[in-house]
Order: sequence, then C-alpha cells, then structure tokens
Amino acid sequence: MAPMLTIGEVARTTGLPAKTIRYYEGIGLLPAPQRARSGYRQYDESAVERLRFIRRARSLGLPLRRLRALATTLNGGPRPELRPRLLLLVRDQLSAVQRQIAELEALRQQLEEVSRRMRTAARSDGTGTCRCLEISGRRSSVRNSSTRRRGATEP
Amino acid sequence: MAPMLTIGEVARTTGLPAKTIRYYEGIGLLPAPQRARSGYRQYDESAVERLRFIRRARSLGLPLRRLRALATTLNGGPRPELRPRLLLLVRDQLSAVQRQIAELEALRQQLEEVSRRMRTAARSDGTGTCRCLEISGRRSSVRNSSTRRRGATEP
DNA sequence: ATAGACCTTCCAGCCACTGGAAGGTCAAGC
DNA sequence: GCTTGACCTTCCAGTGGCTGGAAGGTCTAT
Repeated sequence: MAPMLTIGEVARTTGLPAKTIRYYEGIGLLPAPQRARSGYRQYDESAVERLRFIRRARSLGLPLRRLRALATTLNGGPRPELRPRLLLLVRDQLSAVQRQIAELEALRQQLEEVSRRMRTAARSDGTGTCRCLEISGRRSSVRNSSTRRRGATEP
Repeated sequence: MAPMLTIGEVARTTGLPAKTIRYYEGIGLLPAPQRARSGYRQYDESAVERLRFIRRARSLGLPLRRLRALATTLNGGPRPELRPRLLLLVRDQLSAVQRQIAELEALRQQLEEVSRRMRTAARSDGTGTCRCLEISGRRSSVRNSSTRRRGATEP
C-alpha cells in the first residue's frame, strides 16, 4: 500500500510550512486527511500533489478563495475539463498583475519626484512646515493602489 | 474663532472615510479631538492638514507604523528638522517599490508563459491531469512576492 | 527513563481598514 | 411637539494568508 506521510514530511516535500498546510485544511482548500491512532495527520501522495498545485498557483498570485472554488472539483490535480476555468483564472491574474505594475510605476515616479524635491529643498524656508509631500498629479485618488509584501518586517 | 468640523465634514474635505479617521485616532496616529456636549468629535484645521499629510504619505505607500513613529513629533505638518527622517522614509519606500516592480515583472512573465502553454496545450493528452501550472524557473521560492490590493473585491 | 524532535489544538496578532449592529443627536418640515 | 432622515457614537467582528506561541500529547533513539 501507499506510504503515509506526516505533516512534517509533507511540509518538507512540498516546501509549505506545516502550519500553512493545517491552515489550508481549516479553510477547506485541502480535504482533511486520515488520522493515525495518535491523532497525527496521515497524508498520501495525492495530498502532496494537490499541495504542490496550490503552491504553484499561489506563487502566481492566485487568491486562495478563487482557488478554493476550483478546488472543490479538484482531486489530485487539475483535471483536463477544468482547463478553461483555470486559463480564465490565470488570464485574469495576468491582467491584475499588469494593472498593479502600472500603478506601482506611477507610484515610483511620484516617489522619485518627492525625493528629488526634498533633496533640492533641503534648506529650511522658515515657514515651520514643509510641503514636500504634496503631490503634483491632478487626480489624487491613488488611494487604492497601496500594496504590501507578505510578512515584510521593517522597524 | 476657528470653525469646528464634524467628522463627516473632515471626511469630505480630506477624502478619507470617517471610519478611517476614527481608526487613525484609535491607533494613535491622530490626536483625539475635542468633543461637543453631544459627544461628537470637533476638528479644527490642523487636524485636516495632518490628515491630508497622512493621506499623501499613505498614497506613497508609507506604512502607518512608520508614519506613527514620525507623527509623535508631528503637529500640523512635518517640521523642517524632520526632513532627513522623512527623506529616508521616502527613499526606503522608493527602493521597496522598485523591488516590488521587479518581482511583479517576473510574475508577469511566468503568467504569460503559463497562459501561452495552456493555450497551446489545449487538447487533452488523456493523462487525467495537466502539468500546465508547472513553472519552468529554477528557484521556485517566489512565495514571498505575493501582493494584494487594498479592498479589492473580486468574486 | 529521558531527551528531543515531532505532533496536536487553540488563541492571538499582523496590516489597514471595512461592515454592521444598536443606539444617541441634530436640523428641517409638518 | 413629532417625525423623518442624515449624521454621529461605541463596540464587535471580519478581511487574506498566514505566523507565533502556549500547553500538552507522541514517537524514536539512547
């Protein structure tokens, strides 16, 4: 019979932390596996494949909730008849990424402008406040373009 | 004397939702304003200016916790002696954004590759699973590059 | 027997909000 | 005065995708 793997072994072979695997189970992205008498989770190869698929999809930025919708019909890997949906997902993600890049480009230009202005206006003008963070752009609703990095640790 | 503004008026003039303004007060980014006898918050012009500054900084992607460190010494706008710190912040942010753009560019190329592969391999190969989400790149630890958009609402 | 690695569950925190409930206040119109 | 509706208050909970940690059980080797 197929060998059973503990969560730690699955973690090592898939590259996902054990915590994340349990989390995926919790949100219904991964079916609950068998348990040993000890209570330990016992995974088979299909779980590993599925996790690898999820990891790949995540690395492409696909949101888990989208993936979950797909995953309910997914066992052990994407079946051929799901390709159109998957392709759609990937293409949506592609255009989202393109949009994001454009927004970040605009942001970069703003930051460069601000940085330049702050450098050149380094001498105090005595007013007590500086307008150095003012943005020259007309429409100032960049509010929706803020992006963040997972687990970024800065002081 | 200076006219007092309700939170809704401040929200309208700054473009920040009233909820967000209360939130900023809660996390110590904005000092607690006076209250009317009714309990309503009463803001003056300095609060409006400060919120505009915060909004600008946020639109440049500066994280609130960094801003807060700065804000403790900030009243009514960035004072001249804080410019070096502010400049440092802006420059850090600029390099973070540049890193992010580079990561997103790599992601875009992966997605395009996957999309292309899925389109050309549209005919079923009968194996029951498809390897279309496999990534050709060597190091597959793109895990840290996932980005998200604030309040993005997709199904 | 004991050390140490591994596993379990549960709770809390991250970030920057956002939604909603339950209720108080204010100004205008009747 | 009464009602309507917009506005305000507080508080609690949820978002996404984990991650950290506590408190405790299990397995394996010595």
